Amino acid sequence: MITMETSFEKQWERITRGADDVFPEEELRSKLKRSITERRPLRVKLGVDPTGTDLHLGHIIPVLKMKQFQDLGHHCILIIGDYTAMVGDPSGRNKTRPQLDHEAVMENCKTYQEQAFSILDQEKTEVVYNGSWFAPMGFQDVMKLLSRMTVARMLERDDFAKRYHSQMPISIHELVYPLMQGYDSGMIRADVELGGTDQKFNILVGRDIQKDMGQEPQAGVCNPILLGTDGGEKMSKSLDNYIGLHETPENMYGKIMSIPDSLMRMYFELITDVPLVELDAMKRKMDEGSLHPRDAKKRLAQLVTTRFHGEEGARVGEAYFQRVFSERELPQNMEELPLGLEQLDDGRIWIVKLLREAGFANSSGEARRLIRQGGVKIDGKVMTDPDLDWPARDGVVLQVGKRRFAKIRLQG
RNA sequence: GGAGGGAUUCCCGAGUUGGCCAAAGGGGGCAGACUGUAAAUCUGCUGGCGACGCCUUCAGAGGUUCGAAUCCUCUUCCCUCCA
Repeated sequence: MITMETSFEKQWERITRGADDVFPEEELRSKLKRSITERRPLRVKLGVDPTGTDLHLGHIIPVLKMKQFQDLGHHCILIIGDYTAMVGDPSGRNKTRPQLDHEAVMENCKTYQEQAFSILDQEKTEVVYNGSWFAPMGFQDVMKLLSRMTVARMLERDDFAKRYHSQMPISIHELVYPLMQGYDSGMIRADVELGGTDQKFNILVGRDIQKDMGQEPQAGVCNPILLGTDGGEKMSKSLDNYIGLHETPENMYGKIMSIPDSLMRMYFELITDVPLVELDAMKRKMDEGSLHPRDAKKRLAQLVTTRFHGEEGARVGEAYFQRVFSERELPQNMEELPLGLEQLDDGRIWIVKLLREAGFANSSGEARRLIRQGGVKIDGKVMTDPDLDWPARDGVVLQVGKRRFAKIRLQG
């Protein structure tokens, strides 16, 4: 039983919220109007390539957009790109993606679906693997697909153009990717495809292919690429500027508090449901000084953490933040560092070794540096001697920098 | 297939009359000060090692030399122009 929101304006507002690019806008408008009058849900496509297991906020943005469509009563089709993942999407890449074998890809699928269905309503979502049409294709079929695209057009793409001019390699197989993604659209007769702005080219290729297949071409709704905690680069694991979906509430809340102010608006728009008028009001208040940006960010952290960890998680995250960073006190719970007798020498342990055991330094040089610069505290006291053999005591707290803690636990 | 250019420490990028090079400078990162775990700014550090010394790095393999990122040979990869 599908109930549909029947007001065009309301739907349009929801659909375009946070979107950077809606194209062709007129086509989407008329598709939507027709869908309302004919009471026929739009077929909304989102393709995900299961290339890894560590999903972060950036991965989930288009899924949130899909959820909005779903709530409005449209038909959502999640394409698991088990075949496209093997090729590797070159979008926005400055180097070739590693090619994965099918087995590895299938492993990752589980995680993706799990995460996607923490947002989407599983009952109302159609899941398709694109291997179901790519696997049986023969060489002739592949060639026919390839003949739809020209090299010149592919090289117009920004990311390829950049690579081409900066002497970076482009493999032929990467040129095939957009065609595969476009073919997916044809196979499921998509009305709308979702994705980040880096997907625009691929989505446009999908339109061409659909036309070739005698279909009405899809429209695209692109969200901006979520920037990472450094505020400059897109969120990604390799840049270590990401907020993972599996992170503890404390980390998630804290990491959001650490994003630059300039990113708040983007996060609010893309991840929360706070109405745009309210966001504008917040902006005004911050400009005139009646709202501290920190408090606005707290609200953001609270909302995002709630979305992934529930209200209890948000409370835990906030309490931790308050205690550790606002009041500069030790956290109530922290990692424990067990020390066995074999690690001690006459009850003592070299402080450099201690830091490495705790995972706070990757080399003894790094450990020495931390000590020399006053970044290491034991039991609240700054340690300055890198040659210290510390007489180990149970229950004492080792702290590095402002946010890394471990409680010493003597074994035996 | 022909001609030429290139590969340097996490990244970009100096360094090619051989020693003074663990390798300039910038970025990033980390730590300290300031603060709102924001931004901006200032300071220091940033190959490994129980460490004023030793060890392994400058695409890979050999060679010349007292000594090579720097010279020679071969290999791999990338780029440009020509076909």
